[in-house]
Amino acid sequence: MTEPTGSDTRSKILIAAATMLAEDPTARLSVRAVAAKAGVSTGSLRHFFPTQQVLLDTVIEGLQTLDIPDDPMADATKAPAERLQACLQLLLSAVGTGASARQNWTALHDAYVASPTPEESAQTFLAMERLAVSRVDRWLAQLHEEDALVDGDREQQSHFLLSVVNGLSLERAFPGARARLGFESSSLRLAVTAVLRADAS
Amino acid sequence: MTEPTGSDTRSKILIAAATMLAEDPTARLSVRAVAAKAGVSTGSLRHFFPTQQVLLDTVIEGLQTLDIPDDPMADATKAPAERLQACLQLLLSAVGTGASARQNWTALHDAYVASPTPEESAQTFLAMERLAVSRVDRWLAQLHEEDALVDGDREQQSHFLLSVVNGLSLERAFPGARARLGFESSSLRLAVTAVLRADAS
DNA sequence: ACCTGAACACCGTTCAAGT
DNA sequence: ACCTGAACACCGTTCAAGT
Repeated sequence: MTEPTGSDTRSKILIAAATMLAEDPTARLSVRAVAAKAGVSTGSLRHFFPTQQVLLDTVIEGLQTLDIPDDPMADATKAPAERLQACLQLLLSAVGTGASARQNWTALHDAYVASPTPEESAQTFLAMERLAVSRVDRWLAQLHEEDALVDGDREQQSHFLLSVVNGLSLERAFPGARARLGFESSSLRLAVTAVLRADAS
Repeated sequence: MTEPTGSDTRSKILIAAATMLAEDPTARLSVRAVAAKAGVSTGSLRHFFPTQQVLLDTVIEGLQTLDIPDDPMADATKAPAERLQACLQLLLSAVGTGASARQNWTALHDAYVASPTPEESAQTFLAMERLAVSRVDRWLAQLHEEDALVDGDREQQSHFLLSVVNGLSLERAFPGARARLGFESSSLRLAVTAVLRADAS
């Protein structure tokens, strides 16, 4: 019967850090501050979180995974804009946050950017891309049937939305990602407004 | 005949910091390191740059303003949407295409993503980011004066536009970039429509 | 295995003191 | 006005020592 939340003090540390962030989103989660709030020593904190970066990544990841819906486009009770935004949020969440986001981007970079155009592995990348485009396109097709979409080339709209998600995903891997998380939803909302009719709020 | 570059030691400090960045883009520009490189005391450095943030911003701004093309926002003969799109296109063009784009992204990746979050070089990255945000924000401020902007948080709008540019820039480094170039202008156009009033075509 | 707390090598900022 | 360097209050990480 091992607790899925981990050991007691490990949880205490995570809860302390999350509480500090909740009380003040700009709070600095220093070793000593978190350890004191959790009522443990700095050495104990280091035992579970070997580096400060690991601690921060774990905290942020815990905050993100509090919401995990099904296919949001199916939820007919919500407005088109809300549903499309939820779908994009789903794509975005795939990259993860913190160390996970960096790891994902490093893998993509090494495979498709670093080498002088491998030409052969390009096929798998392009296949993945087509898959993503078609997925977004299916969402837009649904919204088109509801007459919620603005006029225009749907392929262009799909590429546009994917570029926004790509940009936001990338920014999750850059320094200062925590401070930028607050802009994600507003950016997605702005992206959504560009492809939806104004009256379909 | 006062030198526009400022006092001698002030220049020495800026040159020292810029040199350090040139030698190692991930170098940490700490007070003591820069002061030592410049051959001045930490107190002297603080006299000209009251805070570390001011120093970093000044250094980055000095590096950026080495290239200053024409500002498309000044061309009053064109519609707001056209001007803003031209400005974003300018940002986008900085990354280059093909091998140049891949090279630029590799440099960014190695410096800020690959290493287990260098935390120390984060400051220079964040200074660059603030510069980019403020640049976009200045364009939006101009459009706001012309009453061409939709209501809403301008900082959110700036971040949104930058995310679009980041996404498109990144996609220039991925396989199949040539085929995607055709979607760039339509994506920028869609992004622009999200922040401009509908009547201000 | 878990936990402690001191110690180390750094930070950025302040400030009395000099010129 | 410019410049010095010590001092202060932090930081993240390491590690011998305990249980």
